[in-house]
Amino acid sequence: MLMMDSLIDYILRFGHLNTSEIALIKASVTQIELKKGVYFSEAGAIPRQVGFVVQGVLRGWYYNQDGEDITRCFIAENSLAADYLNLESHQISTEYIQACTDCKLIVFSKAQWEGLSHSIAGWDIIKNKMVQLCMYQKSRKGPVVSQDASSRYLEFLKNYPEVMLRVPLRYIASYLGVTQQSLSRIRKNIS
Amino acid sequence: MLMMDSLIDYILRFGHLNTSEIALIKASVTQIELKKGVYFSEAGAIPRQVGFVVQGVLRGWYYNQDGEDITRCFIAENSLAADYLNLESHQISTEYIQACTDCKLIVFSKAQWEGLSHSIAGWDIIKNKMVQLCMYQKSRKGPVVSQDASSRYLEFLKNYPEVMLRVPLRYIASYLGVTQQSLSRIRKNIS
DNA sequence: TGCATTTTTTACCATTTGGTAAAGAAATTT
DNA sequence: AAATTTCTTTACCAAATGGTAAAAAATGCA
Repeated sequence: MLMMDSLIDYILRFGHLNTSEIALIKASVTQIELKKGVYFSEAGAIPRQVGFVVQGVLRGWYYNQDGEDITRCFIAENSLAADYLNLESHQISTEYIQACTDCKLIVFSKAQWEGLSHSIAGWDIIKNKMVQLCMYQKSRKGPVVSQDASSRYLEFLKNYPEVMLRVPLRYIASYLGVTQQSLSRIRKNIS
Repeated sequence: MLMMDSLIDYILRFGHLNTSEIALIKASVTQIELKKGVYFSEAGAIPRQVGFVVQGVLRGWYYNQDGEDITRCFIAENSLAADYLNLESHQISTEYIQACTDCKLIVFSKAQWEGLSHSIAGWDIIKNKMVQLCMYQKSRKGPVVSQDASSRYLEFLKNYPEVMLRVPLRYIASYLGVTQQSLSRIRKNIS
């Protein structure tokens, strides 16, 4: 399937668009590839892009007070990658979004992302539904403090089966809030 | 200050409104009081209201698989109270929003909340900014799995000083993902 | 392929947190 | 005010998790 098609399929889940509107979207975006390790968005800069992941896994992370690398989220196929609130409010981001595997993305510049409102009547509604679902899922699929480490790991397997085999375990450990050693022990005791 | 004024002040932080638009909003909403323990929104029902907290603290919570009462969030003055995604998508909620102290709220019915788009040009934008900020803050001010229990407690004190003295410690414990006994021990060791 | 680097596992012990029980304190009801 | 209920603290021990170190495995690179 063409990269564009997966984007359009995704968008159409949130509202209806006619053929010319779809063409307009296709004309506004850019396709990019990110090699493993390359940053899509960086701390210290004002985010300027919204990405749609066609292939690969990205990782959102930040440095905590002790300088440790903490994974806030994984972003796999058919999801949006963006530090959205800082993008909207023109503020400096404090976290990184980095390709965790080789990735293919479709990118909207901030101007394109927002400008489509002028040419597509329902764009604002679709856009907000997409963003809100993203935020919601990130929080609902994420690790829960009230669970112990094993339960968080099992939930992770359920919620992100497509991520499990493609990213280093140390990132998963930092996502789940445990040391690599603990995660290793947990995996051993479970399987 | 009148209850309405705090609502309008809040809304104006997200966009501009003229006098007649403000009047329109005031005419659409209802003021209510909730006694401690009363539910604003319940699991098993489709949420139908968006509330703005003028006074008091509410608590969002759900039952986990073991039947334990888990606190997802505290909602204090000048915040929105709603199970927003289920409100929007007309789906049955799985969590409760309950008055934790006696509360005063200003309430939009779903119809009013959405209908204002037709009479106020910028309402959609304002509405979405409010909702997105709410979602964002809930996740950013919430407890982080990578921190230990003491750090989570200290962060809570920083992020929700206005809540600390007004809700039972057992709710704070369930919010932080620790037992009451652990929280008690932590508090003893810190102060 | 072979070497260097990174990632993962294992082990040991210290520390933190949970589970159970019970006492004490505070709030609520009668 | 007294009684009841709810909330909080304390104590003890078991279980889970972290810190340090080192070995093993996997990956990337020359």
